[in-house]
Amino acid sequence: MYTKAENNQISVNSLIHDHKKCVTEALSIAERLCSLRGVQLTTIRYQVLELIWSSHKAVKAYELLDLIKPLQNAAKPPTIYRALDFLLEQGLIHRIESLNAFIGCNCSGHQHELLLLICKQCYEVEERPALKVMSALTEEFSDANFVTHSQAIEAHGLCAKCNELKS
Amino acid sequence: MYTKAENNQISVNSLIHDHKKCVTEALSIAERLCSLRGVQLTTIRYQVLELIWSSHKAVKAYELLDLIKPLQNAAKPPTIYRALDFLLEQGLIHRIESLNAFIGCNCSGHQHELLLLICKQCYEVEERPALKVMSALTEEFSDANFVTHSQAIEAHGLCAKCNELKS
DNA sequence: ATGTAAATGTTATATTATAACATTGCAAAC
DNA sequence: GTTTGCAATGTTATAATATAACATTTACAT
Ligand SMILES: [Zn+2]
Ligand SMILES: [Zn+2]
Ligand SMILES: [Zn+2]
Ligand SMILES: [Zn+2]
Repeated sequence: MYTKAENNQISVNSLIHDHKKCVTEALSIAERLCSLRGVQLTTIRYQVLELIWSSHKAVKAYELLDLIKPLQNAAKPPTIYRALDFLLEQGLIHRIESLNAFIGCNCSGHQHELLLLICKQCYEVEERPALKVMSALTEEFSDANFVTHSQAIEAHGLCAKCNELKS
Repeated sequence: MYTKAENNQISVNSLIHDHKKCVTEALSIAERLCSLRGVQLTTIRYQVLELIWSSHKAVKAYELLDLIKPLQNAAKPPTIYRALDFLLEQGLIHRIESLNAFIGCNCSGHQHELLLLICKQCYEVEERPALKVMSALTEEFSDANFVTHSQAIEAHGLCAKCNELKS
């Protein structure tokens, strides 16, 4: 559908589930949510979200810029960064700080603290509620008199599939 | 001693503890460790480590570059990035992914998984072992068949002191 | 002293992100 | 239906972060 950035990474999750369903669900939730909130999911914002959801891999801003150019000739860095800012504000995507990259959020609209499992081989990211981790964190914050909300915690390693393939 | 980058942030921790002790301890541990490991803590590397330890605030690579220029006229970006790479490899500093910045590690030489509490107001960073968090994480990784080691987990919020001052 | 690898110097450039201001498009108020 | 205001987008330029590539110097083992 869209030109896809070349890469040598093995993508496994995309083989073993109905990814079209991920995409259509994410997009329809986004539309519903924006409508409820009275904010505009414009064409550009929608296209960026769709491109981000083209896989479960973390994707970089300038990759998105290349991908959207066929659709939006005028696209320049601010085009992408503005759309990303909007999607982040609306909780529709996550920023992976350690990669300077982005992924779709699959629990949009919920208040959420979560754990991001980032595969350093295939760059796929799994989002997990990790309730025990989050409650241990909350306790630790309290012990440290540290005040905070809604953490996204990033962990790097090998996903199940990449680890299997390795052995 | 060194020219200090101007900033408007309130620094509190530096008022309530003997920070010189932090610095001398960190530097002597670094020397001992490098010597044991047979790696060279050269002048540049030592100076960068000392500059990073000038406070408990996260410090950026180009701030370090400005700070080291009076001491090393030839300093250019690679000068700093190489020293940072070395210090990271040796576990003497941490990189704060979410800030593109660095802090001294106060448990150098230990195997460590830890929690970094990053104050979004004063940029001071507190390093905590957070054993319960880490064991919950380990369990979560195992549930997810995710393979990883030695995580540094970053959390953003207000430190105790900044939070007191606010109210 | 000589050879070798590590460290540093140097130049250039890649990558990521934002500032600043102009233009467009759409909807509410008149 | 025009005016007005504001959000979104377009456009240009540049800031901030990081690395590649190659030359030179230094440390130090033999
Ligand atoms: Zn999917
Ligand atoms: Zn993987
Ligand atoms: Zn201190
Ligand atoms: Zn603080």
